[in-house]
Amino acid sequence: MEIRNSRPLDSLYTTFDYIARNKDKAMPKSITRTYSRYTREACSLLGGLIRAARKEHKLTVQEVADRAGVSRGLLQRIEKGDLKCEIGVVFEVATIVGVQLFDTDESTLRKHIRQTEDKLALLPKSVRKKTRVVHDEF
Amino acid sequence: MEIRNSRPLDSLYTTFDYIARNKDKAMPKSITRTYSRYTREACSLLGGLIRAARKEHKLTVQEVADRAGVSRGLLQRIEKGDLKCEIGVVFEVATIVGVQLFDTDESTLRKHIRQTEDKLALLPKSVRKKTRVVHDEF
DNA sequence: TGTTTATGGTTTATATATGAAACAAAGGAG
DNA sequence: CTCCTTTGTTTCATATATAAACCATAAACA
Repeated sequence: MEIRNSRPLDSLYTTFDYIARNKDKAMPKSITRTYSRYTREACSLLGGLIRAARKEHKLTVQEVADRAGVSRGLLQRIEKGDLKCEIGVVFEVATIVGVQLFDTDESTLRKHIRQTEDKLALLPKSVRKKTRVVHDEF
Repeated sequence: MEIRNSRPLDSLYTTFDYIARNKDKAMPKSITRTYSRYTREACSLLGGLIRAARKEHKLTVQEVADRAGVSRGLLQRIEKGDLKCEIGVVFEVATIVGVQLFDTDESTLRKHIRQTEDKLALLPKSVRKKTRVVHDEF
């Protein structure tokens, strides 16, 4: 077998490690997610707002992708409302083209974060579910 | 080398295929993303809102994770504002615990989608950047 | 109209997010 | 105080999202 890769040994070592680690592990199951209509439509709307904002700023898909440090294909998926993109990247792109998340500026955002932290501090640390069965057979 | 996996041959075949396919391909570069402060804070706020809403509904992390069809660990990352989660999952969890995205109900959301589509229909299909150099040396 | 460029699809190989399990610690309920 | 459950971590193997490279088409502008 001829290896012409720029990092051939790394690849081989990784492969052998992979085999060694795998020898007695169980296989995980494949996942198919379901999304509510509201979720799908919210993502679709966010993508549409991003696309509209980008065009209003007369920016090319490639330009926005470059600014976000992201590939052109990924940005196109985001604008189509693809559900399986990193939320950080989607939010970053939205910020770049000027789509406000939460309809607030940065200082208001920070105020909301503080309010949420305060509210969380008042709530119980853990949620108790099962009320113990009362033994009253006496 | 001893293989005791439940699907040992599959693993081996996959591995050999991997080596065969890789022999003359370039290695992609590793990606380290940067996020703006606004993006990080927006994700953090959303996670906090989800955690607060979950506790107000007296729901366990495990319960919400089950309803969303997601692992407990992932939900905890979402509530911590992790940027590298699928946006669909984050939005789904938000919907489950009652955090409104875009601060609108479903019908209003659909109205906004229609408005965005209308706006997009009016905008040019593609953004032209370079104005051709005018040849007027006559 | 012709030409150039943007967009929208592919495909392929990696990088990495996710699920699962195990563990410790802590916080409520009794 | 004493359980028992929830939470918060960690590790690891796979499933899958992403980058990169194509090609085809469409659309803007001279």
